[in-house]
Amino acid sequence: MPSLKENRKAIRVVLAEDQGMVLGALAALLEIEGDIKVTAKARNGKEALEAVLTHKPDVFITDIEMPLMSGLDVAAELKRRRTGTRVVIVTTFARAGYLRRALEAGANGYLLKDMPAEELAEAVRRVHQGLRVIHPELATEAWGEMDPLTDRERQVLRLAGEGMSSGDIAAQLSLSEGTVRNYLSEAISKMGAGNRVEAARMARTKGWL
Amino acid sequence: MPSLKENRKAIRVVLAEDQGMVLGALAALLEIEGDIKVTAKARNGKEALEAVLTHKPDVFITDIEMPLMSGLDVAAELKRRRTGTRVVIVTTFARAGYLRRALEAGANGYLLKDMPAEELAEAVRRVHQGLRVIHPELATEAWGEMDPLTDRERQVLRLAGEGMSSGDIAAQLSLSEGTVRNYLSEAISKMGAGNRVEAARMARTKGWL
DNA sequence: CACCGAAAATGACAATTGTCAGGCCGCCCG
DNA sequence: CGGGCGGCCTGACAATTGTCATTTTCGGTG
Repeated sequence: MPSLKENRKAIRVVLAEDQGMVLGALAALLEIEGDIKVTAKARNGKEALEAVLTHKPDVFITDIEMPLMSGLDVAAELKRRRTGTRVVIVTTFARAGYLRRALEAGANGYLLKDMPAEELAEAVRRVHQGLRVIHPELATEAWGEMDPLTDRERQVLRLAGEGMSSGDIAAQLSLSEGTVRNYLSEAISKMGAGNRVEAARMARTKGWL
Repeated sequence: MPSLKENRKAIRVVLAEDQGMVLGALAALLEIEGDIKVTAKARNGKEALEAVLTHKPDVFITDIEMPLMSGLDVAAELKRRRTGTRVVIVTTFARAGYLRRALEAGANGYLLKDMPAEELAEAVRRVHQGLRVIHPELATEAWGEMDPLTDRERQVLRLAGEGMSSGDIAAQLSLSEGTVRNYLSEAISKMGAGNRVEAARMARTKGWL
């Protein structure tokens, strides 16, 4: 629709997303808008970081779950280096923990992939103007609960969720088997779950992993 | 690139995908090609089925995991009704079981989302011409193993993977708890796993669920 | 019809998992 | 300094889960 503001001062964007097809499709979607220019595409976190550092785009759009480095890690690194590039996270997951970490990492936008495609370009413009854009559903509820798990509990719960036995976990972390079971028990009770598997699932959907 | 064959006899496509942003982006990607026209978009299986029946497109492109009805179910239904529409599955998952079921459901294409975006349009053209397009990696290996699980085993394993206890599962399926454990034991041994969680994970990645 | 094999179902026993009541630091605060 | 608090760790006991030997049910087959 907006065809006036063609090339004059297009918003320069770097895109990161591990699924090639989605990456290309999002690029096509943005290129349709006359005022946005995709200057680089990356398929993993490392590539993304390099691309942003060399291209210095106005806005960096990234998925979270990618190989080598997560989108959140890249965002945090950019914040540390004070590049000035604004960051928009675009992900499948409506996890409270992810949003929190994204904001801590200095992200300016957090959108879900099930939002209508038309809104992406608009979100990019908003963020470029210095505004913050958070997906509506998340803005409200999400900010509720904090992660009650300790490092050990998280660690043990993750492995248990992969199907490892208490013994295997103990060996891998150099703990006694009883200790492992104790952590799991703690985690289970903190999550209000009935067993390790349920606890792991619940923690995962909260983004606590 | 190909701008000659504009509207004359464009390939008519219906697209189904539950993530709004990806849906819109893929549509944008296809519309760029002069010879492809997206006539309808759907965000779940039921919508998709209706859209195909009313629009009678040349090609139907669909994700697998969608609400209400899976892409595989829609494909099977279309085969049953002999609509003549060619079906292309586009999914994240490189699961042998999915490919097998897709082919049984009469799909003419099976692509993974991590394929380069440029190839989608080409795949659509190929399928429209009556050719079959299978993602390279899958074409080779995938055809190996068959699902060794019985219906009961699959059923029980799925629930166990969600974190339900044997007791809960027994109640839900009206079985004795011992029986449930027996099925799980069978499934565990068939999968070569060490416990129910691992077995469930392994079955899931094979697409046997 | 009698037989076979495969899946469904069960209970007893063994192994793994979950709970509990503590002990052991390191850290912060009065 | 001397608690007090919270995270980390452990073993003993109870509950749940996994294995196995066996029985029942049923569709197919000679």
